[in-house]
Amino acid sequence: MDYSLFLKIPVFKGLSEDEAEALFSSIPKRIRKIRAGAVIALSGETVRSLMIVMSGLVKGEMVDYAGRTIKIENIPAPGALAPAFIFGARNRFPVNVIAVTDTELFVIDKQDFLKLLENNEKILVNFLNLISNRSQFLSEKIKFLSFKTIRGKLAQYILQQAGEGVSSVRIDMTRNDLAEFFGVARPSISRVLRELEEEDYVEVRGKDIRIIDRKKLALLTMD
Amino acid sequence: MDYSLFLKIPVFKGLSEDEAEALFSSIPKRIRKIRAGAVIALSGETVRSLMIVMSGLVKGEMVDYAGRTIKIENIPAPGALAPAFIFGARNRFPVNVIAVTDTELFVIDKQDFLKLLENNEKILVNFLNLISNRSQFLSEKIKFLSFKTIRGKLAQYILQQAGEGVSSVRIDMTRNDLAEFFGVARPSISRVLRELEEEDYVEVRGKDIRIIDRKKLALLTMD
DNA sequence: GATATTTTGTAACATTTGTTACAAAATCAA
DNA sequence: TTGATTTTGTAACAAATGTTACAAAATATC
Repeated sequence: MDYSLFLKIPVFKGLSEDEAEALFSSIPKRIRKIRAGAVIALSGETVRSLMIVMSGLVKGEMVDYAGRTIKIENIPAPGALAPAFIFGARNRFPVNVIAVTDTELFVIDKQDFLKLLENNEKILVNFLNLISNRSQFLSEKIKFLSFKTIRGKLAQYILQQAGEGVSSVRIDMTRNDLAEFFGVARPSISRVLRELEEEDYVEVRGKDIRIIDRKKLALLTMD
Repeated sequence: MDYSLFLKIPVFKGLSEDEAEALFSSIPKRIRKIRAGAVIALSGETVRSLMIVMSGLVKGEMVDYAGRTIKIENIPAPGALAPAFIFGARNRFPVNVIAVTDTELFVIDKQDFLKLLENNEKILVNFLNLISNRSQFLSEKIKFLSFKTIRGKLAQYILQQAGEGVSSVRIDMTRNDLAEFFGVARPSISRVLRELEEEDYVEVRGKDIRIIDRKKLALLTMD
């Protein structure tokens, strides 16, 4: 078997071919091939294995009580599916997982994966990093969602996109995408952006936003 | 040394005294005693060790641009400090950590702790569960923050707490806690709960909420 | 370039939520 | 119990955001 592809996967990064050979040969694992559009896992289903997208694209989406779906996130190759839900008390898929394109999944059952973690420090550290990064990302996102006003969200978003010394940002999303990302109505984004411009926080030129008064803008993130 | 206290700590739960003795004797560790009010770690500081509150109470708080502090969470004994920030790419304290009361911290450096994880499956699984639970909690929180209306959040929360066949829920939080959890104002919670009662979704008796019309309530989570 | 499609801005109005303040109720402590 | 403290409900009002509808602008398609 050719392990070169596995070594590109974040969890197995840094392993030598020989190490991989030695480790994997004794561990049950399999490849699942999924057709575009097919359901990989349903929300609420227990997570019993580590699943990694080897090729293709997968999306997670929530379904509300009315049957409407809300896209939550995309997982392109080579990414792990819900790694933070393999362990823990409520280890169930938080969303429906669906293949967007034809997809190959690499699957190791939880117990077998645990063996890998115990037998190889690199894999252990990789995995700890992976799920820790996830936590850190979620913490960040919560910080973002916690801003109560649209001004606050926009200010935070613009400042974050711009970084330290940069005074101009290009927003690649449409206003509608931005509105969805913030969970607000589209006209509200337009209105608040106009207000921010009228009050000399920024200059808005379509998708380009130039920061006029950085300190003033930063004050908005206090709300 | 007496290890009985350690065995109460979530990360070390399930170990026998003998195991603990054998494991810990070879691993550098220390106890830090902190006075009430003293700073344990500053936001942005790199997390270099696993720290566990053995006794006392610790709080995390954010400081905004105006210098105002916002309490984020309390960590009573026996709890770990920012376990999800030991590993990962941005392994820095997300908040200031301050001792509320006189506190004893049990400290193991990251590298030494890694050794423990490798040498003992129970500790490994405990830790994986710990940080996975953290992720799961955050995911849950994000789900709530994503509901736009307070009605939606409350409906989701009540239905979730109740589970399948249960029609009555006891909310152990105060209204204020609930409001903070949802990121809304406290009187708004009261108002919306009253409206839900007036419109015969639920019956509210202080901290007890009885679901009157489950289907109707579920429809609210669609907003 | 002409035409269709998508994106965007905007206004008027409705709705939701926040803010502030205060009193009643519940809980806690002595 | 009694008094202090915390929690809760509520009202009046302010502020923010959503909704709807429509036209202008930008972009894509042919």
